[in-house]
Amino acid sequence: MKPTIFDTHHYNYPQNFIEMKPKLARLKKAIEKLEANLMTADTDLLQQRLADDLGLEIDYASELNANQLLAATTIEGKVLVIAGAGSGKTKTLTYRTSYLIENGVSPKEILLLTFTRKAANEIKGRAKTLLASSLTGDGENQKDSQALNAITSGTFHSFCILLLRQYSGLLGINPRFTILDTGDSEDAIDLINKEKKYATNITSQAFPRKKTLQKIFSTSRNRRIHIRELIESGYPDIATHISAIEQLAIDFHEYKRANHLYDFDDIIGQVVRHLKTNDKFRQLLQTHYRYVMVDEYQDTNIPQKELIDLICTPESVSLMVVGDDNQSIYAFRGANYENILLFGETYPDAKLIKLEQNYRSTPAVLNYINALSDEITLGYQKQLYSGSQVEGVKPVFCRLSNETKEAKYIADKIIALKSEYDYQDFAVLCRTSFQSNYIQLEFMDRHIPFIVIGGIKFIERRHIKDVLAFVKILYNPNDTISWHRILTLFKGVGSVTATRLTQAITADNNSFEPLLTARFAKKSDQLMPLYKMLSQANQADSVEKIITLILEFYIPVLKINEDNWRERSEDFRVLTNLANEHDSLDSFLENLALDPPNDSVATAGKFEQGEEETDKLTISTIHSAKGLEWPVVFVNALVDGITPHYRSLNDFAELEEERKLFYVACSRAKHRLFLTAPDYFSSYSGYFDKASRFIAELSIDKVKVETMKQPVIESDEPVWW
DNA sequence: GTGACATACGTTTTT
DNA sequence: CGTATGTCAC
Repeated sequence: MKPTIFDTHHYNYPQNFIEMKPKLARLKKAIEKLEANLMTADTDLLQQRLADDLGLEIDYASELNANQLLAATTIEGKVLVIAGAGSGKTKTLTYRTSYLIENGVSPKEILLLTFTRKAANEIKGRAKTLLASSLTGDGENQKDSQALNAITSGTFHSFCILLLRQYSGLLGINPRFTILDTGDSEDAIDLINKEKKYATNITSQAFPRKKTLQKIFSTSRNRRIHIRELIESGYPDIATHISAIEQLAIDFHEYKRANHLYDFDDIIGQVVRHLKTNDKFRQLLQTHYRYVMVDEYQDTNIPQKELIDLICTPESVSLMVVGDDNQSIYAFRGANYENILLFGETYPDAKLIKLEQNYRSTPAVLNYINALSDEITLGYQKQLYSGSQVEGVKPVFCRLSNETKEAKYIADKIIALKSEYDYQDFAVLCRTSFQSNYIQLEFMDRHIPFIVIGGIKFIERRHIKDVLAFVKILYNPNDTISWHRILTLFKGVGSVTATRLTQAITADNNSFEPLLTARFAKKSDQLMPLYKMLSQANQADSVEKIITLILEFYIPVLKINEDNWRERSEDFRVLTNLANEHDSLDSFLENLALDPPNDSVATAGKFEQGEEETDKLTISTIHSAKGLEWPVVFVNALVDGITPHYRSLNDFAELEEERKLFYVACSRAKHRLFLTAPDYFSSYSGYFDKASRFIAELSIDKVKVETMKQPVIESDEPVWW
């Protein structure tokens, strides 16, 4: 073993791995069990398999490598595919989909679950093109290509919404429900809390904020931990409020049920509940969906795994889950990385297939990310390899005296490499979004055009939420959260009046008449116009018309409440455009909740008057960069305390996730990988001045260390310092 | 219902 | 340390 780049003994590693030993042992056992069922690409068997299939028009054997082919053509049983970074995962799922169709599987029997709509559409779209282009003489595949529209593909959430609407009769629920996003849930919690006044009796400890409460409720459900336990272990300073919080959770749940409101957790949670309790429903789905595929399995949470298991239990259902245990980076959102590791325990007969050939990175980069992979404590064995003979350039690490210097260094490298690459070939990946502040400043100075991914979401802006609240009550007049939001916009109406008025509306069978009664109308002269607008909108025949009516009413209100109303109004264009694309309120609302426009992009690059720059560099958080790739990647802020984040330093599992996060960042690079760290980072959270342990841990030959004294990329000898 | 004051919370975010 | 949000007095 060669020496590491820096001493590692001054890093404190979390001690709690000792408590985790039994758990780790169980996971290890499950992994080993499944490893024993590893399928290897026995060429004869594959040839046989392809020869047996009659009338295949796509030449699978020449389009896919041996293991991809194995995965695409293994269509029965339960299979886990470990797909390393850049190993052609999407391609494999695409070919498998068309292979199923070509083998006579009815598209209706296929269920494809992903985490983003983009991924679902990509796989389905590519499979369609594939089938259409393989058309030979008889036109058989043209038909298949069209038939692909009948496969059920989408995100877990969109699939569950579909089920809740489609089977509302069987399940005894109202199909006209609205979806609460995280902010809406917080508002609902707040409203209930104020109404019921749980907090009044104890004053020694402050009652938690709505944001914290929402987080606790969501985590409790996704991780299946009781609220009491969760608070005792993670939120000790609100312990005196445990019973009040438990009651609040119950009331919140009841409130949603009574008003046909579903938050993101309910959407999946309710389907799981129905699957468990309603035999007919479960059997219906089990016979309907015979071929199930799940993408990004490492990111599933407990309810999502249950959903899959409830549908896939019988022998007759084929299940293929695809993922990479090295890339599970969403545990903070409830993802359970154990799901992928325990697959062999859940399905004792499961088979394992590994995709390890990498089509993205040069051998030099692969060598580095394989070394990172080896540092990950637990997981399936894997070693990525490249088909390329060209070694490429070793990743470079450079430490700069401060964050400004770090930004300058990155800008210098970009300018130096600009002759070989376009701006769009570069990405700067950051652990947290504000780690890009200095970078952005520097790029603006140097006139480097860039686009920032992440930040405040379009959908979360106050004025957008306001307008959507109008739409929501038109669709679901029971949406008391939206009523409350709208009514409190007006001067003279506070939460008390809003609550009473909302109650009056509900009591009056959701008619708008109470707005006109003297009792409320005297509070604000806006209520009458509101009544008129809503009545008109109820008659409107298009989503676009409804939005127009709402805006005519709302913009004057916005003028009163906000100084920058003109600026904010710009955002409404996005909303009207979107309205154009939908012919019903529910598809409009559902789309906004599940696939919000990603318009939060702060851009710089309009240096030429009037002309929009199209060649832009990307600045992104590492999380948002997952699944993407660039020829040249910079990962900055590699200081212990930022990457890994200081809040993860004391917990084994969290630190492992940070490690995987760094792995995700580095594995985005195709040709060049630059790793940078300032000498120190200081904020309210602390003072950090050690290089990231993820850099330090590796043996010295893995990375080229550059110093400002020897800023030559070409030097072969690593520099000690 | 509103405003002034006090203090909890702060990464990452496919839905 | 800054700021969003909870609390309490008018």
